[in-house]
Amino acid sequence: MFRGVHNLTIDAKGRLKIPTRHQTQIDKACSGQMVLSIHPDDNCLLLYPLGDWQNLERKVSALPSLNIHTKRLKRKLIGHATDCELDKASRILIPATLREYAKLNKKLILSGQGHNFELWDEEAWHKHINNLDSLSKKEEIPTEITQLAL
Amino acid sequence: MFRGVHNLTIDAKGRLKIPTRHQTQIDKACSGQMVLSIHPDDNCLLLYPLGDWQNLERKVSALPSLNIHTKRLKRKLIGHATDCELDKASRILIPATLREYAKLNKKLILSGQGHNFELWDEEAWHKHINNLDSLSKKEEIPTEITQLAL
DNA sequence: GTTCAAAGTGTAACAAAGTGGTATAAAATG
DNA sequence: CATTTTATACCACTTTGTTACACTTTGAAC
Repeated sequence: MFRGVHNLTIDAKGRLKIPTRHQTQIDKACSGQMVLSIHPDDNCLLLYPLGDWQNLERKVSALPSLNIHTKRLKRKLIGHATDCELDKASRILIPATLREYAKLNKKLILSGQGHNFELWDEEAWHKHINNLDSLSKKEEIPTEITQLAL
Repeated sequence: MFRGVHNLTIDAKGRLKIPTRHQTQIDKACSGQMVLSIHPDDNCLLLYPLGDWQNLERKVSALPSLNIHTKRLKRKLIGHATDCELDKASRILIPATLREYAKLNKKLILSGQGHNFELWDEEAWHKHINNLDSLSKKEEIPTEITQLAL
């Protein structure tokens, strides 16, 4: 399980050092073979160990292909997926296309989400959190969440 | 598995350099023998290793031939297919007809889709993605997708 | 059949992007 | 506070994509 938020920086070449606390787990799960793609709905990137990515890929390709949502999901999620291997200094190179998509500047946020990570531009991340807060005030809370015991 | 989006350019003669990261796989799959055709529904091109193309072709020809959809599929997909061999500099020549069909300018997007690639004019690609986003907002999301855990 | 133009092919040179490593700064640990 | 670990910045080197140009083939027109 990947947990924790990290403030990180990318170097001039667009590389990101993966925090050491996650390295052993990544090593076990996929020996450094990761897949990076875009989030279909938010301006952030998704980082998966290869195996977990393949599971997701399988689920997505099983969806009915004529549906507009599936098409979108495939073009966005699958179409942007990129193999990323950790280099000898445990960094991943974020392809320019994806850097642009998520509008990444130097400072970014890596957030563990269990099986995968989310990657945000630092500023965008803070804005997004604020935005979520105010949006959620306007919407009904589904029972699943009401009943959730924190 | 072909993965990743690439920003590429075609030269004055209409040739496209295939990224080196895909070359070994292409070499193994088909020793550079590729097939290029048009996408039946979208303004983009499809690029397959010869073997995978042949599988697809087989499936399509097995379809009931009087059906209008099959007819369309055959005329579009099969009818536009062109053999493309990688040249000594790992480039493919995109025939003028197909270049026109997909309205390719100098800059284009190559997107890995697992077994094949999609080839888009850069501008058209961005427009298409935006379009998918706005279309999907108008339509009900099927439960299969709602329940999908990213 | 010859000539010309257009399209296709190969090669080399250059610029840009990717890779590996090290030195330094910052943070965490005892 | 001293020590160790970890992240960041920097530099050198390598690989890769792009452009340019020259050469070859093809096909049409005369």
